[in-house]
Amino acid sequence: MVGNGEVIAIDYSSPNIAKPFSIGHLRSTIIGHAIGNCLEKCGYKVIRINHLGDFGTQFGKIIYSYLHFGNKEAVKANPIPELVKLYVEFHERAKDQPGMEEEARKIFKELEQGNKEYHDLWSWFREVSLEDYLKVYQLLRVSFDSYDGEAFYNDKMQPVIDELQEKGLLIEDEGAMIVPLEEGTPPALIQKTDGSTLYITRDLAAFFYRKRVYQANKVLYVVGNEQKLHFQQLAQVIEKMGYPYAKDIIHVNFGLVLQDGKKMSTRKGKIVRLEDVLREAIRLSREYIEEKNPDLAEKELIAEKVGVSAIIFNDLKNYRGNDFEFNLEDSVNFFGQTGPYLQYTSVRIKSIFAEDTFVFDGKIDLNWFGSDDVFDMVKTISFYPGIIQRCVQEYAPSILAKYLLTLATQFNSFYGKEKILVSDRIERHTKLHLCRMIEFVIDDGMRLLGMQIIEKM
RNA sequence: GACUCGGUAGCUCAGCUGGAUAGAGCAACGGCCUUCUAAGCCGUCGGUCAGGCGUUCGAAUCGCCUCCGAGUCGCCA
Repeated sequence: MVGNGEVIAIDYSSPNIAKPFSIGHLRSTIIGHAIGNCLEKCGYKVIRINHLGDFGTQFGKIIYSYLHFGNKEAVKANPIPELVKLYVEFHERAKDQPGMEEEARKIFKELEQGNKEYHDLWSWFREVSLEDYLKVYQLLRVSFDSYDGEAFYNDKMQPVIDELQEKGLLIEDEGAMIVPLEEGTPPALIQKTDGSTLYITRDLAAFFYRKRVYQANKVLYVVGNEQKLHFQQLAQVIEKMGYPYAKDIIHVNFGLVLQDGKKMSTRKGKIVRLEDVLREAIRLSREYIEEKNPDLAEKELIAEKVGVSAIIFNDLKNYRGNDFEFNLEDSVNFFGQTGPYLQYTSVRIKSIFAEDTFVFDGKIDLNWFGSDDVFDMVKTISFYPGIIQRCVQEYAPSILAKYLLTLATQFNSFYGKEKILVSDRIERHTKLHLCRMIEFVIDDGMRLLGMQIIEKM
């Protein structure tokens, strides 16, 4: 095992409380989850951290808005949409009432200092939002070891600031406290003019916490491309503090999900909700089942597994660092290079074993493996461990995704040409042995990607 | 303006530590189900690898320049 028990903390998913779970967070979630699975397979100990965006001035705004025009029942019934509504309402009204912004900042400051009323509200908003996210995580079959978000580090930043001060790294500039960095890198802003902290301050505290408490050898951040500079700064500040950790901070960056070449997200009035996308995928796979296999047992459950896995695979087959085009009609299409294609391949193999409960007894014809296409398949199978290692080295699940497509294609081609369950016992067992190996690799690979394995479809 | 990342078939993407005729899926067209699931298989069509210059025996891949797109560049995260 390459991992040798080394501890790797992965910071991924990390949705912003009181905001809808976006398609961008989906990318972080499934990329982080898949990388975590691959690392575990390689013998690493993985700590999965959902670094919730549960802090910041927006809470001042939401609390203000809730106290003035909010409604408890409405939030209870429909947490996230209602909280979003309050946030939007705040901004609409604040346009004409300049005092509101100031008021919201004040509320946030008091929240930070422990105001009971505000804290209770914040805690409630956090809880109901998290409940909503858990529904998505349940669909995706994703879970975390920790949900400590930004707020968790609220009381852990001062020691870091003190340390920066002691080491003489912190200087005042235009009223703010900054750490100057290497030539070409803008300085890191540690404290605002008003003394409040910033994103990087929290991330510094979080990094040291993860080093200390989790004994993490590396910390992976599955965060979008747009934060590249942030992580460069984070690594540089830590290096300037004298720690040899810069190389342990790994920004597993990813690109945007586009629609017609434009960013697919909360554009004017049109919020692309992840749950809607998943529901749509499930609905379409249900339609397929009705068309292709109407007598299938547990249709609803299969539809869910196929639909959700289709969305996951559609994302993971693309190299994470690049933007990719999300086309609902193409994910509607369950042909070709898709999750359902892999699941279908697995199901086909399983249906063979439904006819013959094969047990490997060593009596196979090894010469048969020498023939052209079979040899290619055996070669592909033998690449599997190396593929996983590359996945882990490059933090790129797409390598595994593409590989599985290759193997599945080879199998389907073979399956179309050759009958497996022939009467000759040696030949049959030789073929079944090959099928077993392929089934194992495809199922294991799908599992690592976070997809569902099904028996029938 | 500076820096970063992209530009490969009509569309979506691989390939990029240099190596032989640049691959796959979708779309289009044509075949294959009395036999293990046709969500499959087989075939046809489709590319001056954005453009130029350079390095090299050899460049989609490395370097430089230009064009186009995206992102980032002190008090958001």
